[in-house]
Amino acid sequence: MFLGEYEYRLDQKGRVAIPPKSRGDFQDGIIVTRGYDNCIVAYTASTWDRLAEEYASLPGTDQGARRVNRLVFSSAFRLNLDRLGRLGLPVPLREYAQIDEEVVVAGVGRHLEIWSKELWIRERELMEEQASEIAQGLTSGTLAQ
Amino acid sequence: MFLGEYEYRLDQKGRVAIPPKSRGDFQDGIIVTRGYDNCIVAYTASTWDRLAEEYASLPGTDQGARRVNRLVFSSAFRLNLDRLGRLGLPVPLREYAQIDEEVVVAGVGRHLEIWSKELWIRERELMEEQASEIAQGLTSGTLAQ
DNA sequence: GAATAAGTGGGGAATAGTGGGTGATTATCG
DNA sequence: CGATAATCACCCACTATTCCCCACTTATTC
Repeated sequence: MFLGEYEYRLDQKGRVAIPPKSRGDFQDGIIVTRGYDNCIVAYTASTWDRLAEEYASLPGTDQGARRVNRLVFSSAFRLNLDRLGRLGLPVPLREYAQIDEEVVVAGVGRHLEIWSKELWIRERELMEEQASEIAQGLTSGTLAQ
Repeated sequence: MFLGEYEYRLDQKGRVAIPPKSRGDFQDGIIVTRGYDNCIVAYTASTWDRLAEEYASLPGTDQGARRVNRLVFSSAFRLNLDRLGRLGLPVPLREYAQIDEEVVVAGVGRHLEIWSKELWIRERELMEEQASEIAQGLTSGTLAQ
């Protein structure tokens, strides 16, 4: 389970560190792709394999499904961390996420998200604004403390 | 069941003591995250696992649910107490809770709450002011949380 | 008043963050 | 087709931070 929020800098070679606690999960590779809301999503190999299977099983006749397939697979890169736990961000993803130097890596349960710090701060404001209303809308009684 | 109210000081390294009676509950780890009203909430490992499961089951397609997941998981840190029962507070949480030096740790049933003393005093005043009216508004016998 | 437990402070070793160098492979261009 | 440029992967080095362990002091209890 990925948790927490960590700040890093992108170095001149476009590399970003992955939080030490999570590095072991990516020993078999790390798959980065476009996420929602202009962030980069990183999956472990096993999680990605499950996802890929689900996407691949979508009906090929459906145009929406075809488009999702194209987006998901063509945006994805299978990479490895270097010996120091860093990840070279592919340029297309870096541009999509508007990342220049300051980066936030956030754990979101099954996956990691990589944000430009600027967009992350904006997103967090939105999260906080919406959190209480959203929480109230959730049905399960144990969620609201 | 966590009860009581304890005052501690944050030391120069950002560590805060956990009440001795509660330390045993966190042997498998302690999960600290953002709570409502600018406090930090601490769960035991087993309580957190139950909560996380509920959150993770929210639909990933819904933007609101995505934001809730992001907020919940990225705000949470899984840590361990040191041999003396202390907890190093992650910087993002310390900033959120506006904690500088004086800290109050309060037992709130299933979880602990960590407050800056200043905010805690203000919050307690509000609690006392509102206690009677709130109590009158509660209908069922489930007053105790 | 002594002994035990708990709060606070600090030191040292290990880890993590950041920067850079070199060689190999690929792409580009003459 | 060859040569040059660019990118990438792997290596290492330095510095800052964190974590773990220990010591001391204060409070409490018997």
